[in-house]
Amino acid sequence: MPLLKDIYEKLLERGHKLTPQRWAILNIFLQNKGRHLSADEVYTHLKALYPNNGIATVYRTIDLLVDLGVLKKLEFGDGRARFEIYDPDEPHHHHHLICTRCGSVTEFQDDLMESLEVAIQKKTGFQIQDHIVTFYGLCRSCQAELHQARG
Amino acid sequence: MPLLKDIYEKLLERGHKLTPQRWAILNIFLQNKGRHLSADEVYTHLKALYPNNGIATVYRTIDLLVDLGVLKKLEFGDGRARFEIYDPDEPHHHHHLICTRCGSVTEFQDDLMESLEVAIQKKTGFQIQDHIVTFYGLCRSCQAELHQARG
DNA sequence: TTAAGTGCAAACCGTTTGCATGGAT
DNA sequence: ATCCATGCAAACGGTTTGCACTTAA
Repeated sequence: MPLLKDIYEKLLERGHKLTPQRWAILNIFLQNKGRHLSADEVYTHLKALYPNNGIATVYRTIDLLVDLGVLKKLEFGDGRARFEIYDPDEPHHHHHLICTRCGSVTEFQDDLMESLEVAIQKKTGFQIQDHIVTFYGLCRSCQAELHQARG
Repeated sequence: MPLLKDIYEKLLERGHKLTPQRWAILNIFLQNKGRHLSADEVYTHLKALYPNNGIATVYRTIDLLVDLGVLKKLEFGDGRARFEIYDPDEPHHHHHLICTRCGSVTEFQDDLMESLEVAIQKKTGFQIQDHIVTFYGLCRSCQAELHQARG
């Protein structure tokens, strides 16, 4: 992900300020790398440090960070958006495996998507900037439980 | 997609009824194959035939059809869910190309995902039932417009 | 100093639900 | 006749917005 210094400079460039709240929210994401936080979860974490701040600030800050390319918005279909640090230096994106039974979300690193991107670009002329791949299915433990249940 | 007769029988099996409204909603999706309808769009279509029905019926029917496997829920990140006919007989799923500039959604047919599914299944044990792939980028016309704008 | 940011609460909007009525089986 | 389904309106939950106050630059 971009260095904190880069983020700070990008904020200033755009006429924004680096407030303690923004700093704190950014750190919450950095300390939860690899997890998918909802605005409400960020809010809960933030209240531990700043008990009297509002969730509106969380939403506004997250919006800003998404806009700056620091965060990536994810939708898992449960009605609330999740966010995670977006790392353009990471060579391969990861995909989300959502269990249709227990709802658990695991990740999978992969590089096969690149050939698919090339194929799409060639065929459609669509210039791909990013992708989100979500697989639905049964996680290992749910498969085991279902197996047991059947006998 | 499943034949209408199959859908009808599956409904009865589960103790549901085939009401005119459900029939109409099903037909709206059949007549808009390849498009991604929001609940509200379905509602608008439906009102043309049944002026005094409620949107709650649309949501309840869509839920039921998703549950029956007739429809597939899609999330494009604009806060409202879209739905399209789910066709398990179609050998290859399609992916959505969302333009980050104009928001247009186009589709791309592809079969490269199958090797990826096999790889994931092998490596993680996750039993994949379905997948949704969304690419973000610039569609052809937005690329052209941006090119013009730059000079 | 001053434009930008915050906190609060109200508004918003897609979606869900409770309840009395209506209808398919 | 019996449940299931519908329509309406109210409730819900995540997200956004208006406004007066505060603050980083």
